[in-house]
Amino acid sequence: MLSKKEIQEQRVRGYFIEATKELLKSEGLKSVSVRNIADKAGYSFATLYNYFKDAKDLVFLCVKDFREECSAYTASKSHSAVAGSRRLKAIISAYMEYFIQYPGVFDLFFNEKLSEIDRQGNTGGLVTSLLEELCEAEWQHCINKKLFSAREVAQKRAALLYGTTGLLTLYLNRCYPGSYEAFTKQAGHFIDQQLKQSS
Amino acid sequence: MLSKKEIQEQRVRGYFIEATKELLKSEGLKSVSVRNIADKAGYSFATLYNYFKDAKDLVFLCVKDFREECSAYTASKSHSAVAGSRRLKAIISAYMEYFIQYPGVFDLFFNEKLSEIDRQGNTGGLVTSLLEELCEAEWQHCINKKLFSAREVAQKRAALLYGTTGLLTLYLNRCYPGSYEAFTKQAGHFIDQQLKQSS
DNA sequence: TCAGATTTTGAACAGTGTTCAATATATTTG
DNA sequence: CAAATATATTGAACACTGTTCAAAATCTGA
Repeated sequence: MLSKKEIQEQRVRGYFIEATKELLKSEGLKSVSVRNIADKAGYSFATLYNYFKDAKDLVFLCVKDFREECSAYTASKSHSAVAGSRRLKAIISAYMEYFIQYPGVFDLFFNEKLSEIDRQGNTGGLVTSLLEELCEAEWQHCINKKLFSAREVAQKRAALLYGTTGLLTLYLNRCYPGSYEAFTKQAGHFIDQQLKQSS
Repeated sequence: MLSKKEIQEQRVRGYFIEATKELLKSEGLKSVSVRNIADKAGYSFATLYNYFKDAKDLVFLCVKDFREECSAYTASKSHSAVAGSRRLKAIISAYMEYFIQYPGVFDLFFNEKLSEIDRQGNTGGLVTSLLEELCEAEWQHCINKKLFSAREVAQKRAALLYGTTGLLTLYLNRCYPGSYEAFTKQAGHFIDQQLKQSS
């Protein structure tokens, strides 16, 4: 039975992935080493190479999981808001909150240069498309209700992607603004500003 | 004469700083190692520790130089533009061009976590204040000419800081958009959009 | 049970940062 | 000038990275 082997193999792979996810969320990318991951998974560092080509290979496998986690968090935080601009703001705010909670995941998503390693090149797309995907339905709703034109939506969507990425980069990497309160205030202003009519 | 010693000491420090700057601009932050810097400077790796606490210490000393270089580049690219929105766009575009030219400097400015190392904490401020400083005179001009209100300027200034940081992060770290042409187009649209009246 | 296949593992090598005592150089003093 | 002293430079050494590979432990099937 090959399936038996495959089941066990997938199980072990899962142990390593889980260990990597824990490390990324707690210690951050800097503490993700082959030996640290293997220790947490209960194996020798050499075993990791039997299941993965690389530690980075392993790290990028976490992106999909974190994406789903962020998606779920965002949904839970926005489902009660009224559709349209209100819910858009709730979604974008929750999206940012998620990365504030897990700065290591933000690092992995936006700071770490994966272009040199990720040969399929799909990981980069997974990351940049996350916010767009989360907001897609709401933007459609806005167009349908004639709140914004398709052209406006395209502009606002891009501006919000760039702005949220910049806000998070500056706050998480440069402590700018200086406090979390100031950050949420700035983020709120920015989102409101971009969602306003007649941009 | 203590000055003799100080002169020589500053000279040697300069050799190390120059070597680090070259490495940052050519190879990028990933190739900045104690041994690489020392090799380029013509000293042993151990000598570096007699002049600097750290390789990171050395790297952060480059921030001031790069800041000035970026400032000079921006000035040379915008001085001929007419004052106001036109020159603001020229400044911001040149600011982004500089980092596109030297991705390693962008890494150092925005990706590298210096909060944990930089105890004075001024390096972070140096970085986040650069764009504001470059644009300061133009924003004042806009307020004086009643093109924008002070409130509008505060909003636009923040939005442009966040947006440019995000644009650069996404393009340099995530190849988004996929080509340089698409990037400049997106950047141009974003700047125009934010500089428009009645935000 | 006991060969055969498979998984797990630590040794080993090359690369990081960092410290420190020894060496080489420069300076001062007799 | 020569010897003594102070200073600058350096490589060895240690602890940590990633990675490979052959040996050891384990599991499998007849």
